[in-house]
Amino acid sequence: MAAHRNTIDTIADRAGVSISTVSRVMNKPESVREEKRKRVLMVMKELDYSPSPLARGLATDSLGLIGIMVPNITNQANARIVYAAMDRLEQSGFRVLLFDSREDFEREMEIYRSVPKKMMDGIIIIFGNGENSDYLALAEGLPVVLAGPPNLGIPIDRLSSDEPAGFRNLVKYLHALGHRKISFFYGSIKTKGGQRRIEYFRRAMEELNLACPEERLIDCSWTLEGGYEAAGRLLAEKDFPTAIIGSSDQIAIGAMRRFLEDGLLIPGDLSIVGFDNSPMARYVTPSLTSLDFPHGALGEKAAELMIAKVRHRECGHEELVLPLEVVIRESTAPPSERRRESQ
Amino acid sequence: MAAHRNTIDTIADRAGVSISTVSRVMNKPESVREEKRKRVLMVMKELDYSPSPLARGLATDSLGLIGIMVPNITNQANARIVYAAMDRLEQSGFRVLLFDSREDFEREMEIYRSVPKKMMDGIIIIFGNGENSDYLALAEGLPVVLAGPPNLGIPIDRLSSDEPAGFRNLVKYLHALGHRKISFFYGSIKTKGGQRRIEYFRRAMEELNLACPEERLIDCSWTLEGGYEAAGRLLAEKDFPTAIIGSSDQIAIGAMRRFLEDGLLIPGDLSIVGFDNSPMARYVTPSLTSLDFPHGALGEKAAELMIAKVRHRECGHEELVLPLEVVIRESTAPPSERRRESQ
DNA sequence: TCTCGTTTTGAAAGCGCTTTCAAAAAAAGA
DNA sequence: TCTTTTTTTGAAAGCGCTTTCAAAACGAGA
Repeated sequence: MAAHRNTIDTIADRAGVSISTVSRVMNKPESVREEKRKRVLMVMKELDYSPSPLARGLATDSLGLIGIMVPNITNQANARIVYAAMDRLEQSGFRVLLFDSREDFEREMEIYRSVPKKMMDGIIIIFGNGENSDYLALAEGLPVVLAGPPNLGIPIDRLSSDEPAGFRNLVKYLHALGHRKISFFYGSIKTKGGQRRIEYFRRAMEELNLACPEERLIDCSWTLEGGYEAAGRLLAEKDFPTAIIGSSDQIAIGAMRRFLEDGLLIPGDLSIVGFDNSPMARYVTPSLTSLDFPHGALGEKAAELMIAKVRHRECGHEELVLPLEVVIRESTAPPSERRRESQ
Repeated sequence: MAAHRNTIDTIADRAGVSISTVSRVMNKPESVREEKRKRVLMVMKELDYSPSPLARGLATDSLGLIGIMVPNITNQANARIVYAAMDRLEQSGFRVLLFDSREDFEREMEIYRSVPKKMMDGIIIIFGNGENSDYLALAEGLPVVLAGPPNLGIPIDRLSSDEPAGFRNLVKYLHALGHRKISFFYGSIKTKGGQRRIEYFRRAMEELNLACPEERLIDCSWTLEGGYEAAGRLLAEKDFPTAIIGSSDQIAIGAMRRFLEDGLLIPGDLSIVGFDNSPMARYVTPSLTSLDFPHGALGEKAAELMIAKVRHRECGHEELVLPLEVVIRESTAPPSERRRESQ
């Protein structure tokens, strides 16, 4: 069957009006006399007509698509942001074009290069790993919203979480429990996120006059496996910390598993905190103290900024910073006297 | 800056040829004499020209976009499939339009209704929750690939995992360990997946002559929280099982946490198995025995079917079934004599 | 009933590309 | 050198919509 696609002409014919009128019924209904409008609407319903987004897009220079770039959609933190953003975008009639850089910076850039800008009305970049200049260049041809990293001093709409404060609170909390030796599994040094957080962590430690020697800063990939593997390396060290912070819950949970396998008691022998407060954090054993990251809010806000931008074609750039809060669970406690030395 | 967008005319002018020639250089380069071709290519490079996908789409009736529908992108199982599918699609030059039904059947249908079919070249539906007739109707206007549920007897490309065999193996494994009372947290009865798996589980139990009374079939939402909550309900029952199967790792892990909180030993008092073999399964404690679901293969295969379909405009329908394998970890063991009654 | 100011309508010109068709150019054959 | 065949090219007609502009229809005031 599939009666050959109806076009605006079909509708115009059947309704006995011109295509301009049909077009108006769709776009500025109040400018069409009621009688005709109803007639056109009827025909449209009857023929189950829906206008070609391509033709409309070509004429209006807008397809109603918003791109979303993520480092890795299988990472739940990414997915939660996308989920929230999509919801908001959909409400405003936009569809989502998803791009995944697979945590590869080159690939991210290659995508910006290869995807025709006209294909989307704008792009939301989540945890982008490029330079400010890259995004600035991109933003010349396309509305851009940067979500995740702060990207300071760049005239582009962007929003981030207050990581400096988050780390300050986290370290303060551990300090209050009595911890002095704290290791930080910062993620990968190859990522902007990893580099940045090392700084924030360092500063937070300094503020409390806590030592932060190099060996307390541990590189690992942003995965369960990465945390697990890095924990193994740490176990070989002599100067063992009393607490560790993971740059994501994944890293923390991976590490926790490794320590548990080694017979350590958590939080007895070692306190662990994560970052993200992913749903899983509540359900692992021991449950994981974590820094709550407002994924939903971030996605929603990013979508809103984008919608405003696309709608009003405004060029002003907003900057939003969302708070991070410590969520205390079972994986943290005061350090016990019985330390690892006892083995 | 952003010099006003270059069009094919600009290129034609600057290269001193007609737009037809420019078009040919892009689409059938071998039909253009080398000299001109090079000249055009040069100009294109110089002006950093890229053709409007919209105009091209309008003319060729194809935008190069493939839709992917998922129930919930924050569910890692979904995300892994999308990740794999995207990779494959990208290799063939397609982009991905993501749709999320938010586990709402009505919403899923609404999306099919509202998104103009011309907007994409085809759609891959992952764990769709509609009726065969719904998909059949959809497939009239658009290439469709169904991935996840078997959707038997429907002339649409589809692929699924061999759930009947998976459950058979799983139950056989538990039976071999000595388990007789097995509860199944099947997910939500409102979902096709839940309904279907009840059947498979029942059949697997029957084959081993194991009783499968109603109270062993437990409804829960497909989340960590769902498993946790359902486990709480189960704890109130008298006839406690010696093993439980979760319809997803999430459910299993949520349930496990609840049992652990109640002081049960796992696998001592209760064996638990999940479904999916998500990355997390290895890292929870105790690590989770699970049925390995080939998310990557599923996504990749789905993408391949779609690509073939779109390319050759073929109407034949393929059906692929992927195997599920039991991955044994720490959460399962023979039932101990010391049972819950001992409390 | 006739103007004049409004509102409503349709014709036509794009939007930027592909593709057909016939003409022009090049190559091959005589 | 002159045909004939083959290859390469450009003009023009879409693809399905929006939008401008001017004409047509309408309603109000005189």
